[in-house]
Amino acid sequence: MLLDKLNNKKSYLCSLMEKRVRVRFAPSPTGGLHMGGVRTALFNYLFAKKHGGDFILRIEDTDQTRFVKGAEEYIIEALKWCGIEPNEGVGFGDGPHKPYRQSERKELGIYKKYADKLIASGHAYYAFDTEEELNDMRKRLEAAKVVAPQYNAVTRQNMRNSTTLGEDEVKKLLADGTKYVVRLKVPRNEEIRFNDIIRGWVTVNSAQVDDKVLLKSDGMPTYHLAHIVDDIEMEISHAVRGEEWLPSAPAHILIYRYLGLEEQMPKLAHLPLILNPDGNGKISKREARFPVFPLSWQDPRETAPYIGYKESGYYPEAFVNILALLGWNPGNNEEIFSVAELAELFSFERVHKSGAKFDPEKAKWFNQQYLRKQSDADLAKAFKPLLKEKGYEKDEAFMIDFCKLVKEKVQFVHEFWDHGKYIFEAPTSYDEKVITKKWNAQSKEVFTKVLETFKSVSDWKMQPIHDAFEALVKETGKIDMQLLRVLITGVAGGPQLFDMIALIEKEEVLKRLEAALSKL
RNA sequence: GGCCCGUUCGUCUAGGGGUUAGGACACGUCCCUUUCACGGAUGAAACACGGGUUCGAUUCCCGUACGGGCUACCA
Repeated sequence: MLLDKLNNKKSYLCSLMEKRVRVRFAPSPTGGLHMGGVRTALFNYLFAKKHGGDFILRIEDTDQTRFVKGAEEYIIEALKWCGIEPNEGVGFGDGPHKPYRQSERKELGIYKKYADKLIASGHAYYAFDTEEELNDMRKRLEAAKVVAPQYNAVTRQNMRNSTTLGEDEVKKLLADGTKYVVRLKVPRNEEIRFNDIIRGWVTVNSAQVDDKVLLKSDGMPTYHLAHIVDDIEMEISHAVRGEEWLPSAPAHILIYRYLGLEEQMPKLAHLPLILNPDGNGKISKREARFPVFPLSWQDPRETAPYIGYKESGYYPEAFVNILALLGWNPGNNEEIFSVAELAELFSFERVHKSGAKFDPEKAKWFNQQYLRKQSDADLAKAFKPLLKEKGYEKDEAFMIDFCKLVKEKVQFVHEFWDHGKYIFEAPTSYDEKVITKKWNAQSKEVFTKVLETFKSVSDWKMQPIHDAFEALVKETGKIDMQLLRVLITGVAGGPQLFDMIALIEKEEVLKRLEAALSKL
C-alpha cells in the first residue's frame, strides 16, 4: 500500500520531468504521399497538439536512386491541404535544428560522426564486399538450405570486412579509396526487449537481426542510422511510425545502446497499417478503385495521374476524420470530429494493434456529413463553377434555392449536377419502366389538363403551382406524380417535384410537357 | 520458409471473467410521403478454432488456423 503510494508519486514526478513532446513525420520523397502516410502524420500531429508539443517535418532523402522530383513539394502541399501542418521543418520554416533534409545534414558530416563513434567502440565495422560477393554469399547460403540468408555474426566471418581482414589491410583498402559500407555489429545471440506504446513489450533475439548497413558506399547514411541520429539531435520524444518498422526496431535499440544514448531514446509507437478494402495487403495505388492520395499526384515516371481526395470532391476535414478513425477511436459512439476535437481526445492507448481495412463507402458517408454542415450559400458558391463548366449560369438566389433542394441527395458537390441536371436540361427520353407501367389511354387527356393548369399559373412559385395542381386533382381525381415527374425530367428519381418545377422556368416546363404529350 | 505483430457482425469498431455482445457504413422491412429523398423505427448480421485456468471465458493462458508486416548499400 505504502509502496504503491510511493510508486505513484514517483511516476507522477517522472511524468513531470518528462521531456517536451516533440514528434516528427519523416517521409522519403520517393513518390506522392499516400493516405497511410497522411494518417501517420496525423497521429503525430494530434499527439503533439494534445501535449502542446512540436510537430516536425523531416525529409529522409538518403536514397538518391529513388528520389522523385516534385515529391517533397507534394508532401508539403498535401499536409497543408489536410490542415495538419508541422511547426518546424522543411517547408514550414526551419527551426533550431536545421537543416531538416537528410541529404543536407549528410553534407555537414553529422552522420559520419556517429558511424565513426560506433566503429571506434567496436560496434560497427567496415565491409568491402562487392555486390557480386554479397550475391554469391546469399546463393551459397540458399544452396545450404539456410532459410533467411543474411549478413550477420556468423556469415560476416567469411566476408571481406574489418572483422576478418588484418588492420593493415583495412587501412590500405581505406587509403586506396576502396568502396566500403559501415555495418552494425549485431551480437550473435542476445535477447532484445523494448516497450512499444501501442504494442507493449516486444522481444526479439539478435540472431534474427542482420548486420544492418549504417553508411552506404556513397557516404549516405541508411534510414537506420540517419533517423536515430536525427531523432537524438532534434530531441524527438516519441518515434511514431508504421508497423512496417517493427522488425527493424531491435536493430535501432542496439544502435542507441552502442551510442550510449538509450536514456535519450524516443519512446516507440508502431501504428497499425491501413489495408485494402477487398483482397489483402496494404493499399496499393495501382489497383485501388478509390483515391489513395490526398491531392492528385502525377508521377513523373508515369503518364496518367492519380486522382486525389481533394479532386474527388472530399473536404479535407472529412478526409482527416476518416483517417483518424482508422485504427483509433475515442471510445464512444461519436464519429464526426474536427481536428481540434481529435487533438483533444487522442491517445496512443486507444490506437489499435491490428490493421484496418479501408471502406470507400463509409468514406463517402463521412464526406456527406461534412457537406450537410455547409450553408446553402457556401454550397452554391462551390457548385457555381462546376455548373458553368456544363454551360449554365444562374444568379445567386437561384443557386441557393437549387442547392437547398438537391443538397439532401448528394455526398459531393459535383453530384449536384448528377442529381439536379434535369432542372437545366430537357429530357431526351422517358423512363421506360414508369411509362409502360403508368401511361394509359387516359393519360394524354389528364396531362393535357395539367399543361393547361400550369399555363394558367401566373405567379411561378412552388406554392401557387402546387395549389393549382391540387385544385385540378380535386376536379379530375388522382394524377400520378411520378408520371408527371417523368414527363418533365425523363427519369423516375430526383429532387422534390414541385420545388423543382418552380425552379425550371415556366415556359420551359410548358415546352417539356408539350413535347412529352406529342411523343407519347 | 524464418522472425515479429495481429484476429468481435461483410467493413470500421465499443465492450470485457457472469451483457438480450452496443454503435456506425452497407443491406432488408415498415412509418412519413400521390413523386424523389431526408428523417424515424425496425430486421438480418460477429466474439476464428481447439485445449486449459475458473462455479462461469468472447474476455486470462497455451496451441492451431488464418491475416498482415519484415526478411536490400529502400524507406
